[in-house]
Amino acid sequence: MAKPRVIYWFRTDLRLHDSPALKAALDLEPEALWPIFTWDPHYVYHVKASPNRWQYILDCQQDLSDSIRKLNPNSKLFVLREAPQTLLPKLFVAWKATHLVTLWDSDEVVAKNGGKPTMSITQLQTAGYKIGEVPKPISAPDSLPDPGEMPIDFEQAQAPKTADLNAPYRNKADKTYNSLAGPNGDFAIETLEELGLPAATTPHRGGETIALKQLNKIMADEKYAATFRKPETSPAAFEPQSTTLLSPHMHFGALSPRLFYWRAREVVEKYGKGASTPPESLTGQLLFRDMYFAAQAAIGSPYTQTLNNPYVRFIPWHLPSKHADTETGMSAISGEYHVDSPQADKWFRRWKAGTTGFPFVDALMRQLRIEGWIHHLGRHMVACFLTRGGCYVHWERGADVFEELLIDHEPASNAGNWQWLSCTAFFSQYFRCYSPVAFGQKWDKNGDFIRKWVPELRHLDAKYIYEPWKATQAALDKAGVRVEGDGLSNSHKEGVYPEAMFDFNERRSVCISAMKRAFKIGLHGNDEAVKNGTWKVLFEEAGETEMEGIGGAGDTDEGDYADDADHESHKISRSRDGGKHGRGKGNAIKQGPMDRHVKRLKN
DNA sequence: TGAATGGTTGGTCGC
DNA sequence: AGCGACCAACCATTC
Repeated sequence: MAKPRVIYWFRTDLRLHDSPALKAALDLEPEALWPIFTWDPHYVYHVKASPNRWQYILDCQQDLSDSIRKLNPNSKLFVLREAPQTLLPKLFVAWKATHLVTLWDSDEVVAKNGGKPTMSITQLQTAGYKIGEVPKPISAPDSLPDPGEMPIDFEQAQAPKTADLNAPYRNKADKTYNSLAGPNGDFAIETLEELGLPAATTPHRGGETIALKQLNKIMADEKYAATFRKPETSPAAFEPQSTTLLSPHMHFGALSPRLFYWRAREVVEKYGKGASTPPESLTGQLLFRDMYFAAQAAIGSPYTQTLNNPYVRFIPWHLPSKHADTETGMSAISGEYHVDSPQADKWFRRWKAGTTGFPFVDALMRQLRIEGWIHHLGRHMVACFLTRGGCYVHWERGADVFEELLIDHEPASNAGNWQWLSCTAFFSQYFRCYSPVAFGQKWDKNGDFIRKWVPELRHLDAKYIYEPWKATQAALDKAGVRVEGDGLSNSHKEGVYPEAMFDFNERRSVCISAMKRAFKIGLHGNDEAVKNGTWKVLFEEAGETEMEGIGGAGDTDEGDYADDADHESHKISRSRDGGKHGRGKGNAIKQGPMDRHVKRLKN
């Protein structure tokens, strides 16, 4: 019998160690093994992502390729520029491949939770206890067989030319798909240049080498690692930040969560008394990740949206998503939204631009844009502010922005955390509201974090730095800053910081009252009244005025975008169902290459 | 069954 | 400075 010829298809799991599928492939003692990555046009054009995020995945690919080369100089990561569903069948014939392996599938948590989504950390922990110990990571292989002949004498499927959602970022045309094996025919990893994108601005870089180095550094500080308590880490810390920054590595698969988990466990056991425990500890953070994954696995595609999601509370937020098909509602979010309130839209655009006039919020949003990363509690602050604690804008708008800008964007965690913060699922104490003034001051009295990210305020007295609208003229003159404008038309003027876009305490009480009424009405995303629009009657009867369709200059879809530098935000992509993981209609192969937990396929 | 309890990460005031 | 009571009062789980 002929020896197997294996295609090892990397999707997001861009690491060599801790891959049961790769181990299984090597156990077959293949004659040839091709480590391939499919660069999918669907992903490149239809998932909106900043250059920071593109850079990260290119880093991960390069690092993986280098690691493969070290094991076998004849091999590397072979990148093919075509969608997997059209490419793989052709590759099987052309390369005479006999096996395709990808990653593993895990729905055990859901099964142990009675088939229901894990909606709290205790549920996750109970389910995890029933399953047993987290498996130890598998070490990287110490050798890899040669790849076989790699003919590509077949047609490359045409890349779709419509709706390039990343067009606003590109300063040149995208050339990624000009040829299947890249410009030199050597299956090279893409470059930002080829993608037509400008350079990344983030200092955070990807790849397993960096990830492992960072992991070692964290675990070497035994006290830090063993006593880590997430709620006590500062969102205002920078250089260095207060948390591990390992999330983007895990997102792209450059770091194994199991390796992270077991390294943390070892440090905790060695440390003994005084070590922190889940959910606040380092391992606890990984449990939250699994909680969101399992919730998504159980709920399916409505998980990342409100419509049709029985676990998400319906709140008539401003700027609701447009749904392509409200009848079926499945994967229906088009990425566009209704501008029911021009005022709320302006608040949203100022939030996204980091020009709300609330310095702590603006500092965080600017860090997000430049670095692609902000501290978890900083995310809480800006998320609460956009939704239930300020703007009363739909959490799906915020989730869209995070998806675009975060280098560690993970669909399940992103949607879950937005639901948490907006009190629509996982968490419900809406009267606990973050203050853009007090919350930052709790961590950073002097406002050093603001001084870094909002340089126009860097000389302002600490007394006023969180609320410059209260500063005396003398204090402003001394700091060389003027507080004026709406944050959109003059956002880049030297020495000018915008006026606060509303009275926070006023908005806070309006929002809390509105949340109270919405909770009393008690609709969820799958209720008929939500699908057919009759929810509105219920809210009107309750005397609600802070809701979709009411507020600002009136009930209209035609906002005023005359000074809108960012109106492409109306067409943000969503790839929200990235977590179906091959469940349901056998659709694993249709998903973008950045998805996690791909089902293992047998040929 | 109704009350008690727990829920990773709020703000403010007063001592 | 750090702690506890209070604010107005959520949900799901447990006993």
